[in-house]
Amino acid sequence: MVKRGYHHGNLRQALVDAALDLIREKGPTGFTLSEAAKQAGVTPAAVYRHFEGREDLIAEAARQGYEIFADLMQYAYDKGQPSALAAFEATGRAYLAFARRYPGHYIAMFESGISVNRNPDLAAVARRAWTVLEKSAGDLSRHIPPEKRPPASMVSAHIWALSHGVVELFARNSPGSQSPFPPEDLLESGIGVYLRGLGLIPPDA
Amino acid sequence: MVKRGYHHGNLRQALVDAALDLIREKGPTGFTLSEAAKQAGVTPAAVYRHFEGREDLIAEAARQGYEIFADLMQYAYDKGQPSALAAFEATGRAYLAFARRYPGHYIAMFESGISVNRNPDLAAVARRAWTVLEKSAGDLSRHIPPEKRPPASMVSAHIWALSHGVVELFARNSPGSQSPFPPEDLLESGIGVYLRGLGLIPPDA
DNA sequence: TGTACATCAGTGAACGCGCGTTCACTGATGTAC
DNA sequence: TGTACATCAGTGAACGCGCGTTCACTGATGTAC
Repeated sequence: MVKRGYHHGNLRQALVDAALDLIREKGPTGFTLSEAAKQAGVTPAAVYRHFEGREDLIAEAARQGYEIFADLMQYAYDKGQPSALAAFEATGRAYLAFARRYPGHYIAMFESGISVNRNPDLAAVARRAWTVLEKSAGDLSRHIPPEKRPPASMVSAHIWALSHGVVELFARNSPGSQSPFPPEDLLESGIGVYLRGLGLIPPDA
Repeated sequence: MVKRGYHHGNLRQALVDAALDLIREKGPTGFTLSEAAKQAGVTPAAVYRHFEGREDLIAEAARQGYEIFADLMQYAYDKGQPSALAAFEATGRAYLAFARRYPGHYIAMFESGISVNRNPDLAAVARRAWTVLEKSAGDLSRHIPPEKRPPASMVSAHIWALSHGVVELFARNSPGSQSPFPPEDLLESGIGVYLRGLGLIPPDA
C-alpha cells in the first residue's frame, strides 16, 4: 500500500479507499475524482488508467460494499442456524451493523444514486446479498401455517425497509436523530413486534 | 405567476417551484441555482434578492414540503377519528402518498442533506409533522395493556422508519425497485403485521 | 549477467465548462405633495 | 392630476474556482536473448 517511486503499486484500490473516505466525510455530492486522486498521491489523469471515470469509481466502491455486505449477511445467516428465527434476527442486525461499520460503502451503495444495474458485476453481487435475506425469510415462513403465510419476498422486503429506514432516519444526522432510542434498539424492538405479528414469537414473551 | 416586464411579480415562489422541479428531475446533486433562475426567466443574480444562496433556496423548498406534509398528516389523523387504529393507519398511508405526490419536496426534505436544524422555521414545522405521528401512536398505545405497552415515540419511530424505507427502496429507481409488490401494498401489509404484533388486530383477522 | 526493447503506469499541461457569488448599474413602481 | 423622488427588483458583466477529461509525453518495470 505504500507508494514508492514512480509506480504506485496498488493505485486502483488506493483510489477506491480514498473515494470511500471522501464519500463518508462529504457525502456522494462532495466526492470529486480530483480529490480522490490527490489523496492517493497521484494526478487526476492517473485515475483513467484504472477507471472509466468518476461514476465508474463510485460504482466500484459500491460493488466492494455489496461484496462485504453479502458476506456479512451470509455469515449472520449461517451463525443463526439451525434456528430460522435466530438466523432471521441476525441478518437484520447485520444490516445495521454493516451501515455502522462501513458508512462509506453504505452511502456509495444506497445514497450515491448509482444504479445497481449499471454493470453486471454490481447487479450480481447485490442480488447475492438480497438472496440471503430472502432465503432467511423463506425459512421463517415455513413455521407459519400456509394459509396465513405471507410471501417470503414480502417478509424480506418489510425487514429490509424497516432496517433501511432506521439507518437513514436514526443512525445519521438526519431528521430523526433527535430520537431518544439508539438505532439498534429501535430495529431490534421493531423486528420483535413484527415477528409477533407473524405469530412466530408468543404474544406475551 | 406570469412574468410581465421588468418585474417578475412573484419571483420568490417561482424560484422555489423551479428548484422543486429540478430537484425532482435531477436529484439534489443536479440542482443548480443558475438553472433554477433560468427556468424562472431571470438572471442568477436575481436569486440573491430573495435568498441568501443556493442552500437557503433548498431549505425553503424543504420547509414548504414539511408544511404540506404536516397538513396531510394532520388531515389523515383527523379523518381516522374517532378510531385510533384507523387514524394510525391513515397517517402511515399519508406518508407514502406524500412521497408520491410531492417527490420534489420529499427529496428536498429527506435526501438533499440539509439539516432540519438549519433554521428555526424549518425545525418547527418538521416538529409539527413529527408530532402528529407521535400523537397518533400515543392514542393507539392506550389500547395496549400498560405492562406490555411500548413507548409511543418508539411506535411512531418504527412506523416512520418502515414508511421511509419503503419509499426509499421500493418507490424509486433504487436497489429494491425490482420488487414484485407495489410500495403501497408493502407498507399496508407491513403495518398490518406490526399492529398484530402489538395485539391491536386479532391474530387471525 | 548484460543489453535492447516492449509494455505499462504515471505525469503535467491544457481545455472548456458551468458553477456560485459580487458589484455597480438601471428600469419600474409607488408615494408624497 | 402631475411631478419629484425614494425604494426596490431586476440586469449583465465579471470573478475565481475546481471540476472531469484529453493528450502527448516519459520514467519505471519486466522480459527475451
